[in-house]
Amino acid sequence: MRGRVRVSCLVSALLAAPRQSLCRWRSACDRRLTAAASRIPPPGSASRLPPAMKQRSIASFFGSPVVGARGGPSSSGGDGGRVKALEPGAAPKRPGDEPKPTSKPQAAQARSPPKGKRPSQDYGVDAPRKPKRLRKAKGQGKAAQPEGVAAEEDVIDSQMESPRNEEGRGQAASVADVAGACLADSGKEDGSQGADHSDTESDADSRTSASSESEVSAENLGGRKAGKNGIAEPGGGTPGKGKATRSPAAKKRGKKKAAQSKAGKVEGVGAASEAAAALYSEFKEEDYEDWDAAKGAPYKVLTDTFQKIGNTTKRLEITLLLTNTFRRIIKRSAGDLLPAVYLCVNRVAPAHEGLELGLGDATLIKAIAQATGKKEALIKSQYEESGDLGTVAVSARHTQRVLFPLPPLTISGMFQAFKAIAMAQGSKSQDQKKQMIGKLFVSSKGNEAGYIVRSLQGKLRIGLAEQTVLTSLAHAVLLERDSTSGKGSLAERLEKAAQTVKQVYSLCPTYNVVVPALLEHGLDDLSKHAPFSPGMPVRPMLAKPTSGVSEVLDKFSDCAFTCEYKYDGERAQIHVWHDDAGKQKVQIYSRNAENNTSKYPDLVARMASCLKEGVKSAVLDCEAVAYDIQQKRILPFQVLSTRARKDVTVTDIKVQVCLFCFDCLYFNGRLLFQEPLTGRRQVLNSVIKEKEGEIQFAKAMVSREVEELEGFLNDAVAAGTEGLIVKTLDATYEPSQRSLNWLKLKKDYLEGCGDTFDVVPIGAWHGKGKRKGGYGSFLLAIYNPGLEELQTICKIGTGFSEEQLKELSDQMRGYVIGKPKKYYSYGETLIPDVWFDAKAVWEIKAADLSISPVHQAARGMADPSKGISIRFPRLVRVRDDKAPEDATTAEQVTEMYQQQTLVQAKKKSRRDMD
DNA sequence: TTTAGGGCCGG
DNA sequence: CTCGCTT
DNA sequence: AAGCGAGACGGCCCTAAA
Repeated sequence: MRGRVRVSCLVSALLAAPRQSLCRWRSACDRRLTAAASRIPPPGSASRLPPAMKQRSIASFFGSPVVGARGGPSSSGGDGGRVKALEPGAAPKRPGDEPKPTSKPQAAQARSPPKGKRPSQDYGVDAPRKPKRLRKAKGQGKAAQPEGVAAEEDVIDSQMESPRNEEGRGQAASVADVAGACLADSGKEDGSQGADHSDTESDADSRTSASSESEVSAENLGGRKAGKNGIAEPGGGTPGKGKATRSPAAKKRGKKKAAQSKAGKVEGVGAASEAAAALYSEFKEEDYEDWDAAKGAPYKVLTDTFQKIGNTTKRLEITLLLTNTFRRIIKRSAGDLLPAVYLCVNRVAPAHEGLELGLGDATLIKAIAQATGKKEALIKSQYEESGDLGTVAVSARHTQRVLFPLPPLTISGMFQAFKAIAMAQGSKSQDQKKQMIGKLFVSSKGNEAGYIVRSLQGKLRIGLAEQTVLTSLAHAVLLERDSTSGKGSLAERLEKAAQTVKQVYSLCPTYNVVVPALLEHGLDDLSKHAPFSPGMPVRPMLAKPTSGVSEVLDKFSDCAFTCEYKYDGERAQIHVWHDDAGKQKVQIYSRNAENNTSKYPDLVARMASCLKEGVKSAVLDCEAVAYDIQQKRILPFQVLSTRARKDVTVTDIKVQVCLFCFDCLYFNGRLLFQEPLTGRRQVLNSVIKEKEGEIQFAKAMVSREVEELEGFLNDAVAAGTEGLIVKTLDATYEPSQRSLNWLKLKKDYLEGCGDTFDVVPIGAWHGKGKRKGGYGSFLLAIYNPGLEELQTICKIGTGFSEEQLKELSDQMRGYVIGKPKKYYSYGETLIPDVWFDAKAVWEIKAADLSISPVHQAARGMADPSKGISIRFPRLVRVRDDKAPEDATTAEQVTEMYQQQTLVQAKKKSRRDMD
């Protein structure tokens, strides 16, 4: 109920005002030039640590025998841990059936130069080599045997903590030593990295022995690094900064392709495929001693691969590494392919099943602390410092000692474990999750713990994601299973295979179906074995931002296009069909394939009366927008967002919704993806019965006159929408995320338009992953001259280049103060890691303003108690010419907020008069 | 029973 | 969602 | 141009704690 009250308030407040942003005056207030203060960047002051938390006894968290580490601060709880249940790592078994992985790490780069290798602690012994099979014997071999193992672990760890990144790629040589052949050939960087890439894989093993030399100061699990800018690259400069090399072939496709969408034919083989083809020819089987079909693939097979993938940014190489790993899995234990794929894409189930891990940094930190017997505060501070919770976990684990070996983690075991964690719910579920995580840690070796954590965080952060996984999957299957089928060169077949798999997956987004189909039937006729079917979400087509009408005209210079209003609601992909019993079924999916059916019982009920005669089945692409029935007007997104989300009952609905349809992907048993937009629109017309306020067609027009376009854009904004979506009329529907054949034109993208603010950075948070070492985001404030306060308006984390971010971090470090000034007004729940003195002024841009539950800007002015914040803030530039007192004022912010709603209302009433 | 924190998801 | 970086 | 990974606000929902 509370929700409802709030809703109605909001509705009335926003009623009149769908967003709008006319060109308002820019905040350019005036300029009292203040000399740009010279900045001396002293080392930042220490950030505050969170209150220490209670430490718990470690023993109780280990599922297996562990001994408190030596040396470690674990003294309090931990020494003398006692043995408990064993249960080797794998998975807490639950009825979970399918494998899925999830993991997401976030890593961070070093915030300070690698401090050299850690004194390899030799404690941890974890190296069980016992096959999982045997594990039932709970107590087998309880002798702990540290030494040998310890040595091994150190080796592994060091590799794991990969070099890559900040160290710069220039040092390919040393990297190669450590990381393995993977980078070996990068010596020849430029050019021909082709040829003998092959061993990338094979040497992988070699590293096991060879890499003891890895003195590389490791940073962490190979992660996307800070990039070349951060640290100057010693060696030969920046390799490919420019777009030096681009294959002619690639060049050729280009705008043409975008314009006239490609249906599905391979036109010319990309250079990438050619290169890949060459590399694949030297695939070698890699040996993992503890891997045989019966035991299943060791998790290490994957983490080793992740490690190597994390050490490069080259896509070809990433694809190669993963493909080879998949090939080995197919050869030796094909049943592990599905779980392996899930682990690679870091999911525990298909999106539409809605199963999630339910873990975030906060819980993971607790879990790590518990599992290792360290204090939460310590883990937290290490995380702040390293920016990578995975690394923290690996090093924390060093201090544990296992009394006797546990079987190695396996791919399928990990998947099951993640799934079990995801399925835990209800009372005590948090504890259960933490326990399960603890068990995984205990059984992990080397860098495994790091990837476990990253996976649980939901960010693998190694530059590997769905598209690449699909490509590798296709390549692996082609090479292992269909190597002789098909025509054309290997490169052509590889390209086609990848395309096939991506296309099939986009229509049947479930690895549970696609992977088995690939293994059983191969690539030929894959779509028959993993077919689209109504009720199963399809990846929606997305639009790409543009900077103005001229860019649109340029991109679509040689083709006919159309514009549609870009409604500010949420994507709704509506499936309607009849089941075998003849009953009408409706399912509604979000842009990310989440099943929103239970959120929109009103829409489900409405569909029956919205379809024309003879419509048996259809898939509609729409935007669900909050709608005021009385006033007959659309409402801002903020209103829509207050709707209840789960198991909604029609009678409880407070925010009504109107559907704006703009595409039809399926009609009476026929897929329409290959049809041009023109054709799909015709079908759409024959499917939908428009009803004002319930279901309407998105407003559209066709023209290529600049003035008309601009006029239409203005109308769109005045009507309360975000702008326009521009589409070529002959474009097919390209489901996969990568095909951005639609363009979005929003007012705030336009230069000189949209709202800008001059704000004062008064605090910041440490960066994670790629941004480790500097700040990752800043807390910004505007000026309230009346109260003489600096009031927070938003945080910002985008708009700066890596280089600029580093500069800003260094500069701001010089302004760090121990505690906030008394004249800072901020939300108690939004405390930055560090506070700054008010010195700098930055110009930022935003889409629009909203009443905020946490920010204080203009508090009491637009809303009696709340402040104002902004949507989609990004940095425009630094204003060295301004002083904090010149910042945008609370009054100005308030006025902008009012304008936003007023303008809208005015336009609306004018329309009504017509 | 109520509330606060954490997580997920939407744009 | 926006943005920047890399291939 | 594609793909990836940094980061933003605000809302509901669930769980744990008060």
